[in-house]
Amino acid sequence: MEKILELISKEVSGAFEAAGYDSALGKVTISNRPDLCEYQCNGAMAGAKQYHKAPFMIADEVAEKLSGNEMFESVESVKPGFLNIKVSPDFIRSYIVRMLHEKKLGVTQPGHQPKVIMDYGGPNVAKPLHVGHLRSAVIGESLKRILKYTGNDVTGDIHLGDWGLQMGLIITELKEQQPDLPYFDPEYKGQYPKEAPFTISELEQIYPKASAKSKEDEEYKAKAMEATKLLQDGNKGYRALWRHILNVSVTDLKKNYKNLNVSFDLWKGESDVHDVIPGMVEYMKNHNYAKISQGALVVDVAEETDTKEVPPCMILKSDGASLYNTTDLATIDTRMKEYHPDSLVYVVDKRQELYFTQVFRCARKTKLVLPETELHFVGFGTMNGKDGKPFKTRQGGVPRLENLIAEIDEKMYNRIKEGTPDISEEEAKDTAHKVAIAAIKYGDLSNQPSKDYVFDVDKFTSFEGDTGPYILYTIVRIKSILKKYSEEGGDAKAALLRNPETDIEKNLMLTLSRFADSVESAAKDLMPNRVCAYIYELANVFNSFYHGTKILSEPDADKKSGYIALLNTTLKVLETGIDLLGFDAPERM
RNA sequence: GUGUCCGUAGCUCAGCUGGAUAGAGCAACGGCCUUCUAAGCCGUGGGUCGGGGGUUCGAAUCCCUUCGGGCACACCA
Repeated sequence: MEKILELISKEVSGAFEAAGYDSALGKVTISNRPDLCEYQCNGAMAGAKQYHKAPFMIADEVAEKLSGNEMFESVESVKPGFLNIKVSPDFIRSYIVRMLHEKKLGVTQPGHQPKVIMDYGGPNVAKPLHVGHLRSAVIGESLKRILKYTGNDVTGDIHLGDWGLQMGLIITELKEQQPDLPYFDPEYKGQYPKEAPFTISELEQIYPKASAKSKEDEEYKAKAMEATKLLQDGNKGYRALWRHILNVSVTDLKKNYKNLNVSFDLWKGESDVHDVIPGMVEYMKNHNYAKISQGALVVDVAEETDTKEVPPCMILKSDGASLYNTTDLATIDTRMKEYHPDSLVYVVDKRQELYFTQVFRCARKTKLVLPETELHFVGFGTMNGKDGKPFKTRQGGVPRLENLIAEIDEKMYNRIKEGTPDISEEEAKDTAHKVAIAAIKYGDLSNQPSKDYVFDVDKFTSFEGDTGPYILYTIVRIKSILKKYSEEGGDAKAALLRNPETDIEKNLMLTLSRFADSVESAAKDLMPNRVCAYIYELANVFNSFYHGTKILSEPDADKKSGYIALLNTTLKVLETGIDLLGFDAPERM
């Protein structure tokens, strides 16, 4: 569907051409002076030099050509040479009607669906999710939804950290604590138990303990490294134990991500590419992509245009062991072979940017990806506390995500109980959680991904102004009116949009018409904050309209029905918007 | 040191391709609930867009320079 700016630009360009000027000058933008007009064109000023004419003279001529055009309410030539444009009420109404009949509210769909694999989440097995995992999950989930909405075939992969030294550490510690388990008996021939010999909370305690020990005790560390090697080489008992660790941990991770309204299509991990690494390394050696440097196997990835020397991408350490680069490259290789994606998107801490530059270049140079395969790095900033330093608990530790969510859930629960005493326990909890998730996610997504931001629990739970709950509140308000309307016997679905009569009503429609632009812009630049900004603006405009308009008590039935249709539309756009951000609204709050 | 990102109101941040008086939220102050949810709405005050040059009819936005900060800089991920 053609965007409103394209439609207007086309008319204005035609007028420039009719007046004897370059049609490219007719580009129209949204007005930055809403008090003067709705749309503006600055082409007359841009063309002044070219045509050796005063800008206002050009603008006058173009305005003249547009007079009487049904698309516009007014086109004025102003001072230096601006063209100030207002569209006609009928034009904006019919535009919204068309938008509602489109599949995705007017968002342009590509001819073919590009295949995208998104890598986000990235938790480690056997370690609890902490606030550091929040951004990848929240931004990744939103981008996945936005890319799907804009016509991409998206597959989300969690990319578990399930294969390194950490697994050896856990196995070693388990062996210390429960040496009699059959997994440690090399003579054991029977079936291993189906039940894991530990719970998730026991597992979560084992890792930090083992990690601490390995830092102090060289012998212990050596054991862990040996265990890692045995595991990777296929030791039966260790593999069985590893599967237990994976199962217990993944079950818990799924629960936690579900709590955040985050999901993954694939639960692959580093272990999945273990077997493809040797082949990939051979391939790189055979094609002379890789060489030995300082004992390690590396691929040179420096380019002439570099402003700074980019170190080579390491494939194998000097002791011959693989490292993170190896698994990441092997993962790219596997993804290309299994899924043939057009694009790979990584939602990762921005501190890994140089590292990913190396990996991407290496993947291109070694032809693991096609020349046209897009590789995107969405680097996000750090979540800081009020003091501007990385977010910590009062005790100084890294807060567990679970606890953080529970804390905000509880604050919300109290608030809701206070506000609506007749609410059932179940609804109160459900609503509290929805509001809490909206607060957390919106608080994150409304910032540019690449920037650090301050995670201020007080701010996020105060729920005033530019927050998720404000958006939800607006939605709940609309739902409430629509519900009352149908209780009165009105048929909200049959309501028809009317031409706007007031400025605020028109402004609401103009704002609604921009939905697709915000989503497309967010998709193009991989920035969900564009959707946040749009949704917030829409909620603002709606609340303004709401306060100035009596809807249910409107005596004129046609007019009332027009308002209801406008409410329906606003609700649809707002709900679609928050769905793209990854949260949803309750029925009341 | 090199590279890179950033520096906008007291605080937290928008500002997408340069355009007319730089916008929000919080905080401060003043209004608005017997009428559709006041988690709301309306209004007031508050900014040399870090500093200095330059390009342009026009710069927070582009270029140069300088100051201040974050981050990264091959055997960690």
